[in-house]
Amino acid sequence: MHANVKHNVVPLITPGLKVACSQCNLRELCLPFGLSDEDMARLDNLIGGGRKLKRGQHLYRAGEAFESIFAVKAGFFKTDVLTEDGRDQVTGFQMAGEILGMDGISTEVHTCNAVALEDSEVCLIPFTELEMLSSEIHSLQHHLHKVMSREIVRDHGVMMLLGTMRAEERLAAFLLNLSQRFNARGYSPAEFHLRMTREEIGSYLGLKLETVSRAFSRFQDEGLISVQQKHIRILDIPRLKTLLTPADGRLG
Amino acid sequence: MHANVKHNVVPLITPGLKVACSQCNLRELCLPFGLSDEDMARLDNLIGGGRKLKRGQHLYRAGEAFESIFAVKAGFFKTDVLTEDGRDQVTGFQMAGEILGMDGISTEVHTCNAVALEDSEVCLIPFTELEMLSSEIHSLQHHLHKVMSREIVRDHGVMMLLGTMRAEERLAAFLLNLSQRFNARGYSPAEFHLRMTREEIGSYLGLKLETVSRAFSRFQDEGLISVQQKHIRILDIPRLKTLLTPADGRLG
DNA sequence: AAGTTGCATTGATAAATATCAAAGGGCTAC
DNA sequence: GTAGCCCTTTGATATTTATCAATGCAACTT
Repeated sequence: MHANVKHNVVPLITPGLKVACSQCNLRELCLPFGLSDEDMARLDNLIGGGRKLKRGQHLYRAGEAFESIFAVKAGFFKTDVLTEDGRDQVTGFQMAGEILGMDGISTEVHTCNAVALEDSEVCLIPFTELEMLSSEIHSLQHHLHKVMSREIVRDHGVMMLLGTMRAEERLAAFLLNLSQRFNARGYSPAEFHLRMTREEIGSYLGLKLETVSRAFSRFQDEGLISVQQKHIRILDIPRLKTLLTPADGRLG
Repeated sequence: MHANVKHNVVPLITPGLKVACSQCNLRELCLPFGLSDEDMARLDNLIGGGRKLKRGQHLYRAGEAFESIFAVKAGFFKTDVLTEDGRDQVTGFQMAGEILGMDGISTEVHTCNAVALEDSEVCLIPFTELEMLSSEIHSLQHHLHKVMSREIVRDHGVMMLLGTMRAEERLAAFLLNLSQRFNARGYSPAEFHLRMTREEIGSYLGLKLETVSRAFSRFQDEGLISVQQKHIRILDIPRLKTLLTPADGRLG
């Protein structure tokens, strides 16, 4: 619980100042391994500084010209797509070290909205300049390709979730995914605050908010988790995982 | 109807021989505009020749080492993801000019299966070499990024479909998407053969095959389309489109 | 040409999730 | 500190889609 509270208070990072990639504690998440000092300096030079956002602020909106991708330095975001007829699909939740904005590369226009779900901070990475530099630094180029490919693979996972899973399976997968990502960042995998509403979870999972709420309640009744509003505590990770493997569940 | 029959017979392309990109009639789909003759020659040199696949053959399988991406020269493919517990999600259908295999870049291992749904032919594009060349030809590099970004945007569209649409809306969106893609390739947008089974359509759309079949039947009863097994004829494209915009439908 | 084998259609019923409705709780902003 | 608002929970009912089952159709094989 303590660890995650960090996300809810003012970031400790030097306010308003550009933090060099070489000094950033997220560099293992954002950058390729083994950059030389010189290449790192060139990259530092490329990054267009940081930008802070208050909760609820848009990082970019669908329809805006695409110029940069963004690395989340601190905080929490959602991306969503809106259609003319009012459909709204949350396509992802992004946390520290993850990259936002790659949807805009194909048409030079952003195709989704990115909104800060808590006070957050990002690095601006001007894309044309990133392409120029990556044509000179092979490991940087390859890393960019990996990041984009990873996003494609992640999207396939979401399709699997939406296409084949039932409500409780989707929610279990969602919680386990968050748990694993918090864990990878040094936070507790068992206890965290949700930054998004039930409705946003539901949009992401293809469910109505009431269905999400009921699934939370049932998980709690079964002793899998404890829920208090946005505060989640996972009590039995192994059993939560078995919800995702119905075949094994039947056999075991 | 005639135009599409081409896909069902032996390709007219010189059998077994490497066709240069510069000579390929799909180059507008695969390649950036305005490559110089010299750059085109270097690209021709890079492409590792073609590969023919019979219907049902795998182009690659999840778990195999990633080495190349593939451009569909002729034919029709599906990609799908399998999980240990037996879930199977079709993540896409690919036709001439589209790129396959980008999921493998992030881990150097393919994460899905690609299967030919009819006798097909692809170009092999060794990825490491493509990266090397693209660091020297800026427009090629940028084109690659656009192609990957387009895949991300497409995936977001599928999420929207799976997350917010009902069965008939999903099927209408699917048919209109196929229609538009056939049209872009010079085939009839109104009449075509489905290369996939009802079960594969259902997997892609997050529906059971019976639901797909019933939706087809209802569209036919309403005079929107005519269905005879895999032969589809769209009779009323505008009305099919209104199925996707319930808000407009109510207003008009 | 007939048999075999998927594939597709259709019907009846069951299960899952959405919708409608109401009330309670906690956070925010004043 | 408190009022208001949004978020969440929970219940009753409706709708959608899945499941189970049986038949029909068409292409491919022999």
